Amino acid sequence: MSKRNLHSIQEVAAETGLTSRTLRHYDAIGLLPATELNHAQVRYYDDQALLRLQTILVMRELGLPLDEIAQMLQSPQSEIDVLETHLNRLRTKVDQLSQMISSSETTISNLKKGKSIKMSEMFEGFDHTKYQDEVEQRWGKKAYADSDKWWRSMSAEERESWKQRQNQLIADWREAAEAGIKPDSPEASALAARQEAWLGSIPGAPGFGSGKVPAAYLLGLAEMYVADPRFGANYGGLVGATFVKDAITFYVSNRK
Amino acid sequence: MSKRNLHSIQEVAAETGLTSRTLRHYDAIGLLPATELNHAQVRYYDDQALLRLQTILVMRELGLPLDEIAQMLQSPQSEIDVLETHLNRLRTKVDQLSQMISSSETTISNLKKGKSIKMSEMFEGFDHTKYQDEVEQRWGKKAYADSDKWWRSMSAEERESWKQRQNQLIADWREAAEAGIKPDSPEASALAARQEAWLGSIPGAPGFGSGKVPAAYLLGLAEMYVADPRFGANYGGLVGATFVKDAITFYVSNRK
DNA sequence: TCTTGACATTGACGTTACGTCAAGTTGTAG
DNA sequence: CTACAACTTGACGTAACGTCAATGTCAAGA
Repeated sequence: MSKRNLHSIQEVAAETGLTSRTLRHYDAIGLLPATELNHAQVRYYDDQALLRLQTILVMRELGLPLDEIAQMLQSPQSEIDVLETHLNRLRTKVDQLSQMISSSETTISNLKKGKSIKMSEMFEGFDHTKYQDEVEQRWGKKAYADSDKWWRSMSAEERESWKQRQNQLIADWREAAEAGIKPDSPEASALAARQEAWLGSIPGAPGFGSGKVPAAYLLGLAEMYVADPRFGANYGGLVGATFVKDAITFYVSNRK
Repeated sequence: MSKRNLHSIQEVAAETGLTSRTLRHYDAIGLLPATELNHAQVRYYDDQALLRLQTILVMRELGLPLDEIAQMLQSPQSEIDVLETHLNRLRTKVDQLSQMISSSETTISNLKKGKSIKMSEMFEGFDHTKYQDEVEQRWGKKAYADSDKWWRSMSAEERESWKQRQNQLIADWREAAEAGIKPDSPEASALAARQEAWLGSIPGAPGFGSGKVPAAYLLGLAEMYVADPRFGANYGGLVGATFVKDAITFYVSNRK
């Protein structure tokens, strides 16, 4: 009775808009095994399989990778956890793309004004090697000086876009702090990860472009948020800044 | 004199934060050939190569694929074109991610309320096969009816997010129309592509999830924008709606 | 019965930008 | 002479399939 109403692979494909190749792929990786094969190895799917496929497609629309979809189908109680983790990934990606967009816009407008793309002048006076010699403890001040220089070198529009994104992050930090989220909670670590991604996108900063910001640099900045009222104010006063520092500290010591 | 100041692969790696593997990769694909090899096939880079690498990294930060970076370095006059095309891709991606985010949020809140992820009720009464029987000309009205139904089934937050993204698209359409952009220009086609992506993300609509919206459906909606003042108003009156229709028509007839 | 489609199957390579071994070579310090 | 560091060239793995290619099955027409 569960085998009633069998569908061929092309029927399923037509109903869902997928290709037969995709269905064979899902079969191959075990995500959606065919209900049965006839003597010629031809696949057939029953209604239960179609229901499963329905769910798979809904999850796929959310951008979830197939292996995580498979995992969720195995243990439905992990649904919310997986989705919330996924949500953080998505937000981080949007942050990164937004940064690429504003940088691209600035680059285009510079090119139209005749400026070359080789903006070595932006980096001039900046020597990466000096960071290698720096004592980790001093990163805080140095990082601040360099990021300030970088900031002043940007166009007005780009600055605006950067502000918006940083403001969103700040708002999320404050909200988390006020909601009583613990610094060692997954939510706080997710924010720390976004902060890292944001920092890593600053040209000239250590870890630029690699996605991995050196731990000492992250910690140095976190300390600075607490020590410097100019920053502390943004993050919701001393209490908020301390929360940020603790969250980043926890995140850094537990990553990888 | 151009060979002065040669750097080993590890030196370059340390200066840029890249790995030696990456530099070898760039050599292998011809993006950044080593300046010279010694008798033991060991790579050395001169200052000119470092400058080229500098440019490569700046472009990579913008999210440009390596082959397009190589292309731009070959023909610098194409810089602006390539970047503007790239910008459209980035924007489309952000649109897609934003949609995934709001859908994920809705799904999570539904799960927390105890609703299952198998939201077949959302699709109930909706039969994909009926679209296959539809005459293409009738898609306009049917699509409208179904998208209206879908719209009413959403949560308030998700509706809000959708509105924002659609509003952004509409604003861009109006701006393009007012700037005197031609419906058969690349800019207009880029907007049409975004419109397609946006439409394709509506569950229940033809082409949902595949990224490819059937041509007749796109055209049917475009006609509707002109015919129905409720839509025309959004797109800047009859003139704006006609521009949208023309741009979509051109886009559809020239894609693939 | 033989042939010809129509539709299915299982490989297997291509895509993107490298990470990660593995195995071999070269130069140098002890 | 040897151990070791640093380099080299393969070659596989990654995500989610698209796109052939070679082969197999089944039914209808000559």
